[in-house]
Amino acid sequence: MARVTIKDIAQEAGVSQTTVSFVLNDRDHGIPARTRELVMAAARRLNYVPSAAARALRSGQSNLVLCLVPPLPVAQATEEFKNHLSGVVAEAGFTCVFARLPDPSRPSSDIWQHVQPAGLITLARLLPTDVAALKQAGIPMVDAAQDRDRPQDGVLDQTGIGAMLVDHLVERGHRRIGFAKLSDPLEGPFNEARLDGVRQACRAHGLPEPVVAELAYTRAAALAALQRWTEASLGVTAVAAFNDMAAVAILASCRAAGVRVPDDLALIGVDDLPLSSLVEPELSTIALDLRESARRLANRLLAQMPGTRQLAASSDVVESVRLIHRGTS
Amino acid sequence: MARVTIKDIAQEAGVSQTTVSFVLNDRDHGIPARTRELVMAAARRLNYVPSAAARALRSGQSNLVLCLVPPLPVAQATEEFKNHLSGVVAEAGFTCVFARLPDPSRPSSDIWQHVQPAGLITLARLLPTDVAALKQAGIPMVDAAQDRDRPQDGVLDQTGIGAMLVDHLVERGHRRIGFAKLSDPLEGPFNEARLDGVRQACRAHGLPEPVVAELAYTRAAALAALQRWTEASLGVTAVAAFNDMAAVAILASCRAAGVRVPDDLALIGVDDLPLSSLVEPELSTIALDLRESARRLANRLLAQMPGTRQLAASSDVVESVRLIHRGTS
DNA sequence: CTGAAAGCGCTTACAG
DNA sequence: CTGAAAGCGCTTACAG
Repeated sequence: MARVTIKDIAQEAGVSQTTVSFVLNDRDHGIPARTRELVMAAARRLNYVPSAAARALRSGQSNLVLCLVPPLPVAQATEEFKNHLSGVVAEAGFTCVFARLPDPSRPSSDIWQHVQPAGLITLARLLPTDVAALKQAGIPMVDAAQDRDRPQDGVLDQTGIGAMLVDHLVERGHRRIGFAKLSDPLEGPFNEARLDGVRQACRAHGLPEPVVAELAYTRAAALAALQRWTEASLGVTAVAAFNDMAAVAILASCRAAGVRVPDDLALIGVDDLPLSSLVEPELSTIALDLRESARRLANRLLAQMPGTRQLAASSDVVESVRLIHRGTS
Repeated sequence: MARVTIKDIAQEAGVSQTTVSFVLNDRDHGIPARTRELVMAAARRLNYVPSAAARALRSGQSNLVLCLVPPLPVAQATEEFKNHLSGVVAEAGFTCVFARLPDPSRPSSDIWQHVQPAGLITLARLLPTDVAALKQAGIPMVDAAQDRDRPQDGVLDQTGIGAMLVDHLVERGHRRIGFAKLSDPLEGPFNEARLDGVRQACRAHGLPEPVVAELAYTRAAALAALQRWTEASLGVTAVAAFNDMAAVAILASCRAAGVRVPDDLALIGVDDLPLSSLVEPELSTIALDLRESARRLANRLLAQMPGTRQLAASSDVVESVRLIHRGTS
């Protein structure tokens, strides 16, 4: 079962390959409607599937945008971001594919060499050698993990999220803030960025340094963190958690330790997981809308790709970061 | 900055293209070490990046395995499965890339035509036209969503999971079982398969039909479901939940309604989320290990791809489905 | 308006 | 052991 090529279509339709190519690619070289239809019909009849490889080889560019994904903890926000990314990339006329990076400390060149994308989006910081190789290969790249350094360009202003948590708690009357940082090294960059924001906001409000405790999603870890915050000498009355899951872990340990929420300790997370309105009391949190972030990131990539144009912002402008005040604060 | 090709390397190393190709592909061992080194050195010096497009065009097959992902709810299990899949596909010498299917009711041909993979794994059922087109294009495919019909081949025996939930509850002395089904249509196939298993097990144990209630991850939905089970006339004493999140929602509504767990109502979920040991009481659940499932699925694909060999089972054989008895049952 | 032909970068049967 | 050459399927400048 040999492959159907434009040659076959040309024969079937009684025209030249050139004409077939023009028709299939909608290149209007003044081809009469009759010929067009002939060609289209033949292509359909033969079940023609174009060869992406041949097209890529000839034209020097593929239709693919590759997104490199490091082994991040599973999170709603990440998945939604990837969905949005997929959508905006498609809007720009490309096909978005994702590849897992099993180990960010090892070269990723194997992957993108096999994919040969027209552009690359990475959610993990790449090795300098990879960045150089990418440049050499002429593949434009944007790094979504860079937002700590360049919050304005980044996917999301993580620092701003940290500050927003503190602003809310201060507004609720708290003056001594704790921060629940995840010990999972995978969360590394986001952790630090949000903590930075927390620190900055504390300073801006004239509060003492936040009391940072490390957390894992286990009872013991949550209890240890709670003990640190509730040491009388520190006087922490409110905790900003890295995310909702961390906040839920703390909430559970509060129940176990007889600490009342929000009276003894206020609590706020980030993500607005479905879970957050299931717990008792319902969790205050920050909801993230990553559609615009995805668009911004895609636009940064498109800007480096010749022959493409920027994506317009969506008409329904949504706040990408929204505070949701519920029962724990 | 023109692309570096094997021609350049040939020139640089003072040999022919043929020799360069042989060396780079580790073909033909007749080439003396000295020549090999010369070529390798030249390739490195020039920063050679092979053209996947050219290679694919010439050899007629790419190095890519494409995995099509429908818009499933975000779940730990799915993500882990994808990680494992990526790993086993790499083991087989291919690069695994994922693409999101925004809408499973629309053709997916655009995507795989652009990627032109050597094989395709789909987590969503494809349209018949797509299946036909794939066949026509000679791209082997396996459908991970088929496991309801062919549990033995599938990713995971979902029916078996349902039965396992009931077996456990019966062992704990329960005779009237409820099932919490997710209303999210995206969970559709899994829901039904697990429910089938629950039904079969109830029958096998000589119990009445399970009392099925639909659930969303909201308070109201969980409460409504709970009310259904606790109607005195039904006498449900234990609920098997589709997954841990559903179980947590029910647990929360039990607390709100003053229903004691496990005394008034026993509860078990599926997934072993980190969350499951944070709630009070800790959730009984079923932990899934999808490594073997991923391997089996990959092997099904490899079996259809000429020139590949099957992946050996990992040495450390793990139970892929493991019951974890904790506080709620 | 349409076609013959070159060439993208690679692999490989064939010849030397 | 090594090289010249054909050809994978497509696009596109060029000629008619």
